[in-house]
Amino acid sequence: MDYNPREIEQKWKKYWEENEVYKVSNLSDRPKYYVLDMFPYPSGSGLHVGHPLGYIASDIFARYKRLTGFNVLHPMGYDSFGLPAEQYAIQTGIHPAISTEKNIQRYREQLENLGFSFDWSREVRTSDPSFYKWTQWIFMQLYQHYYDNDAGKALPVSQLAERFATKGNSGLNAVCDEDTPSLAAAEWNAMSEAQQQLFLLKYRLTFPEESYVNWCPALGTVLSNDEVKDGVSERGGFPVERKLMKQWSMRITAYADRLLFGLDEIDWPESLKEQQRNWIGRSQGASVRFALEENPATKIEVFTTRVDTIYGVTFMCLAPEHDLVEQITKPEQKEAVKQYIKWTASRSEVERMAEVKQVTGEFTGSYCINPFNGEKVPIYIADYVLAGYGTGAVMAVPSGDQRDWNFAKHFGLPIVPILDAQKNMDQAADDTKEGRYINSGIINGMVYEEAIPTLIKWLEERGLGKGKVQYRMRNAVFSRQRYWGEPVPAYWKDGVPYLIDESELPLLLPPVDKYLPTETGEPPLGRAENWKYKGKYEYELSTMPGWAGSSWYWYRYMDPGNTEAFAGPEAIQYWQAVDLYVGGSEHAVGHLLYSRFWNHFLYDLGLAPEREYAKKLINQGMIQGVIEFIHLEKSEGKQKRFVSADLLDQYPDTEWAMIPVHVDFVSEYGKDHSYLNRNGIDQFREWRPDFREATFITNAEGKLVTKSEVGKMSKRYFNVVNPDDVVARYGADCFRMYEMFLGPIEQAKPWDTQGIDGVSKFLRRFWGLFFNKQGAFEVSEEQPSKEELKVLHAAIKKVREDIERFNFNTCVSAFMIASNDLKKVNCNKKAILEQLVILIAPFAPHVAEELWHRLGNPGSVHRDAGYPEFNPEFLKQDAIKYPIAINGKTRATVDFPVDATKEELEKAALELEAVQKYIDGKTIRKVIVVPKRMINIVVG
RNA sequence: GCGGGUGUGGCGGAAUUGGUAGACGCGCUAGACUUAGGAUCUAGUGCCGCAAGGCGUGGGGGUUCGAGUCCCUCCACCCGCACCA
Repeated sequence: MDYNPREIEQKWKKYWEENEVYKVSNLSDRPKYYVLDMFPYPSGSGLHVGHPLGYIASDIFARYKRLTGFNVLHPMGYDSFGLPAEQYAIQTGIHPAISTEKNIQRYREQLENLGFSFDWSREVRTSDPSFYKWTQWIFMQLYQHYYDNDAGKALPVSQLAERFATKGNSGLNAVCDEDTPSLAAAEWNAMSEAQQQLFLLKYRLTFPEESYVNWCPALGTVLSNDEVKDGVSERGGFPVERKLMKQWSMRITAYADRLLFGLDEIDWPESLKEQQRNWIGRSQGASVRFALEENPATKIEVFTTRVDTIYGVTFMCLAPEHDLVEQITKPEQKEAVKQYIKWTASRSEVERMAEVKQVTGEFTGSYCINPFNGEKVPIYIADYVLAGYGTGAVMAVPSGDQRDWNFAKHFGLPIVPILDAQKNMDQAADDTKEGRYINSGIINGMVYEEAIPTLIKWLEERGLGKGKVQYRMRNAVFSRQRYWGEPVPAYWKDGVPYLIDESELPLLLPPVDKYLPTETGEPPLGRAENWKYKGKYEYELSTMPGWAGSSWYWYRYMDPGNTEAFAGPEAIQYWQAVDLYVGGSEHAVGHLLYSRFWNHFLYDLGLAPEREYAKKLINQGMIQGVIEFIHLEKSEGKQKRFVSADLLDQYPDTEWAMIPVHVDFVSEYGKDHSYLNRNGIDQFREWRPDFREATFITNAEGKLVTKSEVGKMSKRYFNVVNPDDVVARYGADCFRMYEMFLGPIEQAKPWDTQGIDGVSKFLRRFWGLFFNKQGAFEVSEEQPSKEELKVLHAAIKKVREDIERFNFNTCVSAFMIASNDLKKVNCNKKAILEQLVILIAPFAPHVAEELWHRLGNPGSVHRDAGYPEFNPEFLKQDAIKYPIAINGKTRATVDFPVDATKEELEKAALELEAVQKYIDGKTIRKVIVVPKRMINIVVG
């Protein structure tokens, strides 16, 4: 009987569903294990073969863990709020909930087609009110807490208010707005209710504030920093501008240190951790205040990581936007400074980045005083100083910093060396920390490690500065002027925000007539009719960003139906943290940083069991596609001409545009000589009517040779392979094994449809082991031979070890080897094959289930079997194959008894004819014998 | 520029502790079976060479009896960050 995956797979999928084989209980005496896949956004275009790679790996691991005695949670759900559904709604008027539902169904079908062991009864969706109720609830907790540095955690704002009433904010060490003034108890008590509320906003972990944000006019919303790439929106690639707006913000900076140092505790890919470290951008240094020469009461504050270079300061640089610029500019410089500011303001981000090397700036005419040596320091403005970083002012040390050096050279400013190890000062700056200080007042003769504390102590004693830690990371903008997101559970009264009552959660997304801003420029929620809190107060009209729901969702899977909490304490206590998290590296600084932030916060409240929610994370690599291009002559107006790629050298001065072609039209696609034949060209013409009249210059064989590249699998390149098509032809088991077989899980690799034949053949051969020549199922009850047991246990050892290391590709090889070896000895013994069926079950769940039942077992192999145990006894050998090398080159391989001693081996090896041939007439200098490994004879 | 990663046959990749480099699969070559082959089976397949033999893990150097693996140095590619003080 032939292996028929379609029939088998349908049958067992149905069986698993009907018998709830993958249902997971929170009550189990087995140890728990939590395997999580990154939350997918259910896009309208469905899955391509790259998407399931991580799901297959996590499914194999989950099934393996289950068979080795764990109670495994392996859920799936949808991050179903998001921009694409709303863009679609704007175009079509269809409510995003409806299109999202449709997309989810399609996603679910595609996922089910692949035989995953998800417990679908735990499916969650962020756009479901029973889910976003708890997103809103967590938001409310953030609003009601502030970060206390002394306690090292979040504490209730109610405690803060009590403290203000008795002590004001003196002695309080809490994270707050930069501009928070000191406050006496009397002042607090004299405040109105509204004033008090506004003051508390300076401390709350989420709060509305006026700030410059990334405004994307095309999307009609603000974006967070991680949603902007190279000055355009990540979604859609639209221009983004800076705009001053009132926005809800998350005080993630309060957790900067914990987010940074927490990385050391988790087993995540190094590159991903590095990206987060980069994003957080912690720099340790000092802030120093330079008094103005003519007005010593006014100080310019700078932040530096190299306070040890302070005696090398020869000028000061302010950002053109700096507050003091206007005040300090002398009349003679006014016009030039004005022009410079105007010029910098006119330049776009892109221009500024492109002209990094060009030195520009302007002298203000004023001076400030270096607090250490009292020297006059000229003050310049320059756009290499960023207004948004630090204080917007830089103490320039041209001897130690290349940008300062360039600036000094350009304006003829002095360059003062400060370390005796600095070299070639006339060529470039030298940022060394080696050597001893010179020209440096109180630190002369010291080394770096001594200088820093000496200087900071000096500054702090005089109140002229202090040691300081600075972060690149900003607070995260949390509102979006969009419809399809969680409503913020807050309303406004006289310009002051208040939370709605907890009993009123969830605050439902109201219906609107259109998904566009109102005529007055308010977000779409402004269109909702009679949508007022208690009938009179305006609700917050912006919604939450895409990352809100995904910042805590893994808890919901633990207890999806809970109406009293986002997840019950017993459920959380049982499941604890995620043991294995699988997903793409594109979420490195978005989801994976925000979710850590929320988890730290929930931990502070005693609601999360561990600081870090994902112990181990692996990134699956991208599956790439072949992109096929044809060469179009670049010419204005003329007849459009495509030229075969092998004829290009006949057109030496021509420039070519590369036009992607649908890979289905290309013959022998993916190969060097891939081409369009007549038929392919006609298909292309049909498909791209704008090229219907074009000329196609083919080679002598009538082929239009294409250019093949390996790249992204994407709609844009018309090279998307749909897993449904692969499954229809080869079966889900084959698809799963092939994706694993392609290579290491974390590596990018190209999809090659031809290669799948190898796995398909293997599955048929494996199936064939259970059938006799007449095609009937037949296994033998005979005792297995030593050789057969060896094959089995070699496979068990390899597969078990490699799964533990997430090396799924080599597991597939191991199955192939075992199957080939058993075929050679025509083994059909039940004792061997049954073990192999269980061993392969995590990889090829359907065929394993079929064979498990055919072998006469009840229930399900995925629930009722135990994973095969490795027994080293069966791998013991009587003889070992020794490679025998002469001078490191293998010249023979010979079997020797396993218990042969070093001396015996040496003697036997030297007597071998094959060895004699090489050592004849030469001196044996040394013989290296490594028992059970190899023998090397050194001759000279 | 800084940080992280990767370089092994025609291709995807294997080699877990320094011990037979190229497992497994694709592709290719030859043969068998067949009305047919994009089916199946058998054999071969790192490169050069008729062979003996030589050469081979990005390049160069080193340690070692022995290096894909360890050390130094250079190169290429990918990813991230980037006037960040």
